[in-house]
Amino acid sequence: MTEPATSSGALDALFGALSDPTRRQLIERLVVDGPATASTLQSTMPFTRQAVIKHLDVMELAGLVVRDRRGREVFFRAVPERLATGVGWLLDTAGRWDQRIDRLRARVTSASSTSPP
Amino acid sequence: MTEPATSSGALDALFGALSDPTRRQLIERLVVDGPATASTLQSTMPFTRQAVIKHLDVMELAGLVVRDRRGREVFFRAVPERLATGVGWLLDTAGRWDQRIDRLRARVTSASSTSPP
DNA sequence: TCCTCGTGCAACTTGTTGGTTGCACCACAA
DNA sequence: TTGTGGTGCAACCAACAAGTTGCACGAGGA
Repeated sequence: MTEPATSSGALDALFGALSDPTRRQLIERLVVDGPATASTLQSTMPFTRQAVIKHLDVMELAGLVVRDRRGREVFFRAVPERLATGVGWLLDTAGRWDQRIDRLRARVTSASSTSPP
Repeated sequence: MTEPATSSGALDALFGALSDPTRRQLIERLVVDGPATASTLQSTMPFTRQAVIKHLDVMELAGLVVRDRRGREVFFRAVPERLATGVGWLLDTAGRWDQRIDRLRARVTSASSTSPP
């Protein structure tokens, strides 16, 4: 249920979705102001509704957003938990850097060899 | 010095760089094994040296990697501090979600209105 | 009922990305 | 001096991304 979903494809989709400023703007808006329809979102940005929907599609694929039909309207809701997936990878990678530093430090204190970081 | 560099363009470059599995593999490799040349990196993956260099270029633009000339060879070194830029945005955005939850909670406890998250 | 508003689908254009090949250049060792 | 291994640069290609327009459909309100 609370699986990290840190598969390669999931990370591709997540980081890819976050790499566009319009999409980051959209998700910030959804996080701050709550669910909204594509038409509503479109009215506040310089693009067509279709363009906005395409961005929302990308974010839905990445799991950052969820569709919620209410009558004839479709509300998009942010899923901020998904952001944790990205934090996970970033911290993990940075963590390996720390490990490497530790390994180097151990080697330096024990003996000596020429291989600076 | 320790500026977050969280401008829109920087985030575009950062998340864009991380959205490709080959690039994530490259940076993990650089973080774990230390600096390496493009030729060395290429020998362990199914692409041309030129393709690897293009990926490294993208990461250099994003600030994730740095060139280091040593003789006639060019070593690429990971800059894991840059990953913090991404963590920053992610946590900030997730944080606003918490603020929104708090605001909703406050509104619910004080009065009552129909606007579910 | 009719009409309107929001949605859904498809085709098309333009620019970017990920990858290739080919060749020139330069530093260093024999 | 000559040869060799690593870089740098440019042209090219296929696939994808971002955005557009146009139109059809379906649910609700007057």
